[in-house]
Amino acid sequence: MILPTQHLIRQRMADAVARLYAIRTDDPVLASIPVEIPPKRALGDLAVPLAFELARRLRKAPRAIAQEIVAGLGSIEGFTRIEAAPNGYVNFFLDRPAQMRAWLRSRGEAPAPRAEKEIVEHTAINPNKAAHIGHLRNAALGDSFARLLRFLGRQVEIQNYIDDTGVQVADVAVGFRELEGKSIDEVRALAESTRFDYYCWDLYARVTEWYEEDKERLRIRAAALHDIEHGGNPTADMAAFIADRIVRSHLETMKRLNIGYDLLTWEGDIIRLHFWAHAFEFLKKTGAVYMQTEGRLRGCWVMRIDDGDAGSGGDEAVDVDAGENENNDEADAKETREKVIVRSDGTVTYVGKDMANQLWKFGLLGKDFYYRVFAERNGRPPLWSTTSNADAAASAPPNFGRASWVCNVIDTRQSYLQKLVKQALAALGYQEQASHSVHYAYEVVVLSLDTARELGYSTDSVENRQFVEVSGRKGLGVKIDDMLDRLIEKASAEVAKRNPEIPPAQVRDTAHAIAVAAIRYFMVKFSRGKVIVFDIDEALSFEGESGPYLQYSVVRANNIFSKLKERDGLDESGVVAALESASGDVVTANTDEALELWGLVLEAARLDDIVEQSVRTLELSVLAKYAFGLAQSFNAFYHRYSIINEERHDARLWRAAAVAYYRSQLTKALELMGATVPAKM
RNA sequence: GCGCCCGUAGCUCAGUAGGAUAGAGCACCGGCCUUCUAAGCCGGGGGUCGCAGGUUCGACUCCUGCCGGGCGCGCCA
Repeated sequence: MILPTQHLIRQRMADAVARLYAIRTDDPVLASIPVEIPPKRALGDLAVPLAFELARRLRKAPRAIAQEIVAGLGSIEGFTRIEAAPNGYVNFFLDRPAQMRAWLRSRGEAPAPRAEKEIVEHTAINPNKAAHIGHLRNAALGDSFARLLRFLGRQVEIQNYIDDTGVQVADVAVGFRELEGKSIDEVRALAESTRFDYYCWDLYARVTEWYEEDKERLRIRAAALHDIEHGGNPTADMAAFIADRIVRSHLETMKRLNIGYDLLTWEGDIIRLHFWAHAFEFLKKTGAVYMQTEGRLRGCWVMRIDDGDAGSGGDEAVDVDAGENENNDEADAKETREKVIVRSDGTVTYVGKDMANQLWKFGLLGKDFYYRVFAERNGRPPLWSTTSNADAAASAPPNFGRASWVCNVIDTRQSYLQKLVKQALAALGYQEQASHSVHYAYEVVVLSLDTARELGYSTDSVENRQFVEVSGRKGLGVKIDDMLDRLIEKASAEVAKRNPEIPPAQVRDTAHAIAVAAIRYFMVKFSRGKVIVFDIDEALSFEGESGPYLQYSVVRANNIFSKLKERDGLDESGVVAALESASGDVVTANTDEALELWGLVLEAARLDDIVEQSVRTLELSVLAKYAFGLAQSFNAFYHRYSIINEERHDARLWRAAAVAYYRSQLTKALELMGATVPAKM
């Protein structure tokens, strides 16, 4: 909301300075004039430090320049005052009553949606066990990021990639067959009678141990993998059943967190529809991937890797040295510059499949999936799934893929591979798509020592380490549903205690809303480059910088309007309407009240800019921290200034208006983080 | 060896495209519930911003080099 005002300031500043000092308006100094928000409201609402920039060039003191600029600017519509600060800043004071009225009126206006589509892929959990807290960071970031894009008017398609043909599913299938001797019908029966994702969680850990006892057993895994990829055999059927069931469990878990998808893309379909063969033809044709004829990688199709240092000219240097090799160090260094895409046995690697998928996302593959409805969602379009079965395909599915921009939410350990995928696009000549391929990288979640111990893990062997890695393979991790249950249990007790009159069903719903806010806020409040050392007790907190703190402040704001209606018969639209003709003295006066009220409103107005910044930097913690700071401002205001007991009519009106604006902005911020606001808490 | 990330208060973290006096939560100490919900508010102590140079009117922020920690670099996915 402040953005248009900032543009206006930039323009006027550029004009004024150009005129005053004979500087061209396209001069770098004037082309991007920074417009800041001063640390204190008394200093002004917006500020420009341009005088510092010009001081050297003009050989004048910043203060003098600022004064000249202010004189040259004259007045600007929407501003009541422009002044030169002693240190050289040019500070702008908005017409507070006019701005407040305008902001309150314009709530709910959505930006015009764009025609181009963007894809956000997130979650992508191996469908062989329950989802844990590490997966949650991915889903929470991905879901919120997509919400932010939509908030900005972008058209977003949310995809969840399902690796149903990988080692992890194979391992659980092997577990059922070899360790438990179960037929697919027995596994089906088991799935009906137990918590299947939890059961598989344990089985997966057991299989891992079983492999470790005798490495020969890895041959069984390899055979299972082969069977699954080719299909039409009991192991493949078993794997398909496991994957389907677990995916549905994951969807249930994510639904509890207000996380959903538009399309599930199955790796099995990519294989069965020969997406790779198609992509491979392109890659061969352009020379991006070529057959290595000598050395260790002989017989493999490889892609050359740019390791940053530009030099793409040294073809022969690589070819010559990569051959046989006594001086191992150098040979090794050279060899890492080629990445195997197709193994010498003709099978494609993981990266290869990823490249095919990325090409499909941009509509560059020249092939498409078939589609089927995977699950109905009440009130919204169904969740779709890819399929390779033409007979099962829907006749007129939505238009999936063909995006102009693709964002893959994957943890930072995959940065190297994501870089290769991007590079493959560029190598094929799709420069634009390569630059529109974004890897949303974030650091992993690990367990604090206390939490690891609580899960029954011995921390004796961890030495100096301050945390323990989450490991699905070892069965070490906090399951999302367990965490949610604990949060709900804790919140229920609180809600029931504070609101004895609330019926049990509402207590449950309220506790659920609180639990979701708590865990989702916790997942996005850290910047993405930071490893989260997950501590259960810390995540269970509802105090201080937490989701429930944010919700609580909005609940109180909402209560004010309930009371206002009850006592004065005044609802929010009544307040906004009355504001149009009310005197603005309460906000324009030079008082603490005016400063704090206006400060709250101005901060609330920044939501749009914060969202824009969060998207630009892929940093959702910016939004989280902003929301928290805004809630803090409101709480302070709330404690200091009563609304319903304020006797001055106009003051009551303006305060109520500030509260109205606050609650609508913070409610939006919470929605962006996937959280809702309960009626009471 | 090469690449990426992290290092700010006792602990966990912010610090917005170089700007105004380095902030918050937790923990600790002290206040505030006959008044819109105390999941709250107010006050207090607590800092060589890893170290050393450099660029700049100005550096937690940018550059270089170190130190400490994490991750990645496979015919695994």
